[in-house]
Amino acid sequence: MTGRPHVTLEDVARTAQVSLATASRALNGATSVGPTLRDRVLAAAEELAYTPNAHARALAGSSHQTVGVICHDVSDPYFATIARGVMRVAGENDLLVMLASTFRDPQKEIAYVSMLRAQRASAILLIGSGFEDRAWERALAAELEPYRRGGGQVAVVSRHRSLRVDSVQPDNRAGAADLARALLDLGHRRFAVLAGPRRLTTVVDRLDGFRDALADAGIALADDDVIESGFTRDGGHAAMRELLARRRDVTCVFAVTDVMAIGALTAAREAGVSVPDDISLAGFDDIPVVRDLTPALTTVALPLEQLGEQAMRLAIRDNRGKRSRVVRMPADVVVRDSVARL
Amino acid sequence: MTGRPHVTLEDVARTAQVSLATASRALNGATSVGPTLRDRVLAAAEELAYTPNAHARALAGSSHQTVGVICHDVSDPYFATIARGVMRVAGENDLLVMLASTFRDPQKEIAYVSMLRAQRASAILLIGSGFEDRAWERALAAELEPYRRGGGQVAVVSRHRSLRVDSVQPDNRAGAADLARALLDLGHRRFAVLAGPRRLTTVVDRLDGFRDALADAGIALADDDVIESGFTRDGGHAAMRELLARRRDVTCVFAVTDVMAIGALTAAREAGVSVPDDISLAGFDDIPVVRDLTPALTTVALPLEQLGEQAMRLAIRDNRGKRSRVVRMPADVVVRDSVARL
DNA sequence: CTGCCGGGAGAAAGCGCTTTCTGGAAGCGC
DNA sequence: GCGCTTCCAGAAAGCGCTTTCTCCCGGCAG
Repeated sequence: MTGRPHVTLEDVARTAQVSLATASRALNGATSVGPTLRDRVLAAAEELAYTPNAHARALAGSSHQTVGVICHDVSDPYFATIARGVMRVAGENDLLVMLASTFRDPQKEIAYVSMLRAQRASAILLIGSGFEDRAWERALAAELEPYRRGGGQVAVVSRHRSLRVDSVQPDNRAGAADLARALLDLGHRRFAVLAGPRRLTTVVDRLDGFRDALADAGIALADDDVIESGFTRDGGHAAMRELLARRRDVTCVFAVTDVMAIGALTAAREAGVSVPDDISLAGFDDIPVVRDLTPALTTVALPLEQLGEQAMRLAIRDNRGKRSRVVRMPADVVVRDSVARL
Repeated sequence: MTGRPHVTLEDVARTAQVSLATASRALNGATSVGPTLRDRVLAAAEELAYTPNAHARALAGSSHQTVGVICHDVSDPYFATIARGVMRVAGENDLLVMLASTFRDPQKEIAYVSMLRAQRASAILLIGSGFEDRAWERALAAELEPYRRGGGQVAVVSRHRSLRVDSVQPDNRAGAADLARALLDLGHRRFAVLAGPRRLTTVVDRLDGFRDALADAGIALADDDVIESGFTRDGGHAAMRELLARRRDVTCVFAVTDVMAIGALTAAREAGVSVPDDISLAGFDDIPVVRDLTPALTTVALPLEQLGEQAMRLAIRDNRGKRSRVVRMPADVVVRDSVARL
């Protein structure tokens, strides 16, 4: 902001012919100010189009009305949907949200935490964070720890290995396991998994849940049944192409996110492979658009918007001293048309 | 933030055994500080995990590193994709983005502008704003005008009737007209339009462009060829149902946004109507997912990410005094499988 | 050897608020 | 009617920084 004339509380006070203190009190309503003076102040503020300087306010008082939210990519439907819940709760509580996209760069995540700390955000939300990387975890903790000591609240969506903070955890393991069982029930026996990078806890959890459930049924998932690729539509697309190229007797493909499944679906179509007639496909997340695909995608539904809402509520509610809370969110299998009964 | 111990510059100065002024200078690098003292300050800051208080900084100096972005709904792929561009440019310039969702409530839009003004955001971006409503325009201008006078920058994505600010304007009219001509070339003569609320300038522009191009070809678009509905997937779904229920002679449907088209596509499928065999469908925006639909959607492509980037650049670049700039963005027809040749 | 100039470091004045603290004018009981 | 509590409004002290302004010191020309 360039230093131009800005209406200040002093201007208001002068116009209303009262002291600064009175003007402040009148505008904040709380403490007692006579009705005459109050009206005069309000009128003056209105007339001058006065807007309190949030920085001065934050400095003087101790109230902040901003929270910081860090995610990988706002344009990913998974985050966008969670963000919707976050924004709703923020709106209800008159909070301003500072949103940052790391574009999946752990370094940036830490840089943003630092910036948010400088802004004295009253809370920081990490959405879908969680890298399986010791050095990164330490660096993050080094930022977060002084922040919390200073009274900042922290909440996380998804599991973190070492961070001891409030979190909202979708039940990735159980959801993936349930999905595996559902697919087994439909008669499938030969599976492949399109996975994202294994440094993400989310990927690891879903993979493990899926694999374990198969193992329980006496079916092993070999290492080369898992194709690792980017956590994006294109990643899913590439992985599916690879799978189809060296295609064996796989009857069902599990993409660890719906976004990847979408790419996979198109890859199949491009290769002239019909889903579900030639091969079945399932995803995870239940982002809004998957029911509009053809075929509608079988997936594991996460209450994404609620994930965001819950995280925001955790972040708002004061939690100093108490031990960290964990809110588990259900992950329910939704069978649609993309999986065939064998 | 609750008033807890917070490391301040004074703590750093004391630890480094220098004055506040020196500490400040050392940390900001600009002015001259002897190497010995500078290193001592840096070391102290590091040791104490010092983070400058952005509020104090903003108050004392005049620099802000935050911009405000207001959109209807972060979870809408249209905004989410634009937001991606915004976030990228923000990241490159070390800016923090305060993102607000109005959930399509004009009142909230104004309330958020006010909050952003209080935060002394260095710029405010309005994405996809633009209601055809005089009273609302006035109220918005009443917030924006003092903000700009105070040195704030404003930029808008999409057309505003009266607001004289920098803007990035997709060529909605021309794009819709081109689409109409492309559809005519493919042999279509009986059209219907699934429109969003007409108080949005975007809807009006696209509708007008489409209608005018048809008129040029001697084809009239009657009032009841246009079905007005919500600007969402469900809006498109409902509109398509209505259309299918009462009209059977239409060969091609134009949904004014891809999101609506997605809903329409599913509505058709549910009604047992094949796209494009029984009816053709076209959208507008080219949000990422539409190429993955079956059939892939014919649409008018907007460079969404670039829209966001451009808007952010406009907002960053100083524009006091100069007249408002307008960046036009192309809207190109992309023919895919959802439209049949007759 | 004296006088100046310049660079590096400290003192201090705010930035625009909130919030004690203080003081004056009513209002009350006795 | 006097001292007491209340209530209201003003004065003033910061919040944590940046940024003059000032001062001190060494180095250089005269």
